[in-house]
Amino acid sequence: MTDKRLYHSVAEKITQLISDGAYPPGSRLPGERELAAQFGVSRVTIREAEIALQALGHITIKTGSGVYVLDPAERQSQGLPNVSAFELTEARSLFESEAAALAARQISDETLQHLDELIATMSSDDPQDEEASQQADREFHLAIAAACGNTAVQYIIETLWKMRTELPAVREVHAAICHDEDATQRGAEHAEVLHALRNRDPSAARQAMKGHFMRLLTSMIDVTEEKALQELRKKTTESRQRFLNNAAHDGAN
Amino acid sequence: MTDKRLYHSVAEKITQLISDGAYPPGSRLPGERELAAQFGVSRVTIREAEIALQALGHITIKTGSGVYVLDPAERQSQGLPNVSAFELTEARSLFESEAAALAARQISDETLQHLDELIATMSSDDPQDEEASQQADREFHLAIAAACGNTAVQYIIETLWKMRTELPAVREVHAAICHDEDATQRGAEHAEVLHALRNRDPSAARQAMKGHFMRLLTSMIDVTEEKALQELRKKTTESRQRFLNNAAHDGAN
DNA sequence: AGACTTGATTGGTATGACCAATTATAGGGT
DNA sequence: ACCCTATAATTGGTCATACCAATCAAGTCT
Repeated sequence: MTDKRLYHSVAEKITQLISDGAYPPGSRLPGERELAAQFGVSRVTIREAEIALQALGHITIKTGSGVYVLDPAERQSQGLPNVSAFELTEARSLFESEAAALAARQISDETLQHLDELIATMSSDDPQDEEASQQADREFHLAIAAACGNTAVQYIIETLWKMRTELPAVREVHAAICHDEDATQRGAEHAEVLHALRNRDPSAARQAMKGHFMRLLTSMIDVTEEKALQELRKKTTESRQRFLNNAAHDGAN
Repeated sequence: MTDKRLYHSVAEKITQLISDGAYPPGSRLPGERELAAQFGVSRVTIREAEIALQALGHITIKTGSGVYVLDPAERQSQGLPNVSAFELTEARSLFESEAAALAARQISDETLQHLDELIATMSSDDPQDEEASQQADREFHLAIAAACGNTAVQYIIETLWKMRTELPAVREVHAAICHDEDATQRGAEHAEVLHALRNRDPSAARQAMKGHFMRLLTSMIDVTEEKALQELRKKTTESRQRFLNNAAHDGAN
């Protein structure tokens, strides 16, 4: 919002419209003149925004025809890898559990307080604020990462969350299990993590966090099966098997 | 060369000039009007070219001042956080140890074979091929990550290694400890990891990997002290203290 | 010398115009 | 009716010009 360059904010609005589904992949967005009128800027500015977006690989401009939205699957290769929801959750289980253990040793009382508030926000099953709940969830995990006092750890966990919110395939799965899951239960799991952190108990924090992701993984499997997403299924069946194997053998950790 | 869009070819010419050294990193390139005259195009076209280059992270545009060439080193690490060598190694210790544990359960014989060869390459104290040794080291860690069969895990560990090779501060520290460290010892540590993997022993693999990074951290501290890098020291002392604390309390894990 | 004013320079944006590639449309021939 | 073609409308591509705002270098005043 606070960008100096006009074309930059215009570019943001356009990407917003795209991610909002107003202009699905492959579709053509309005002509430059039309957009200029719509945004109340000059055509030059629209042009600059589109050029920037093209350089970033979000759209493609065809002379005389129009500008088209590129498939997110292709533009995602620009940064994040193509991971499945299972893989991501498994990775988060591994890494965030360790982060929780590390955080347990040096977390401040203020942060604990903050985490408490976040759980409250999440648990208030205000069905309207699905958005806010998700945001609180995110903040919860990131706050723990930050509590590690290690920038690298923090960055990695931020990256993992970025995958969760930006990869279409992952988002889809999460959306499916979201309305299926019990907010109370989720709150309880987060509370368990918080409790361990409060006691400065690294091992308990690790276990609690692992349990959290374990349940996520489980409900993920359920939903996947219910929906009979055959495409995913073939690939994920092995992941699932492997995860269950690992989890079973990993009681000690 | 024969790009349809004019601004595109202009952008190429500019990057050409930059890589030719006509405009070294940090320098300011000519004003838009001047460039427009020089290339025989309109100012708008110059502007579009510069915006594209900015989106690609090659230059930065400062309103009212001019457009400046970015340092290639900075634009590489662009996106990567500014982490210290300590933080990075601590993060790698956390995450790669878990990855090793995961990999231990499903690593293939071929991969084990490959790891064996890599250790040989590393251990052959051919002082000339410092480069090759480092490359083998990298491949060793990445191969283990790949053996997890989890793209997300693999990506994260690749990212961590990217920090190690691209962040100047980190590279500096590693360069300092490299000539100081015993190749034999390093080979032994890697061999220990490999041994655990071969036995499909997750717990042992985790411990071995952790030990590897522990020693790295230790020698890092030594070198840091020897060189009396005061700047770093102030910041890293706490990291070090904390690490030693954690390591001491974390015998079980 | 130091703070302030001033003016030239530079990027930022807007208009309006014209060109070229593309696409839609209307006509004409079979 | 059908297909092909000539034509008109649409869309991106580029240009010239003008004016604003931020920046920076002199120059001026105290």
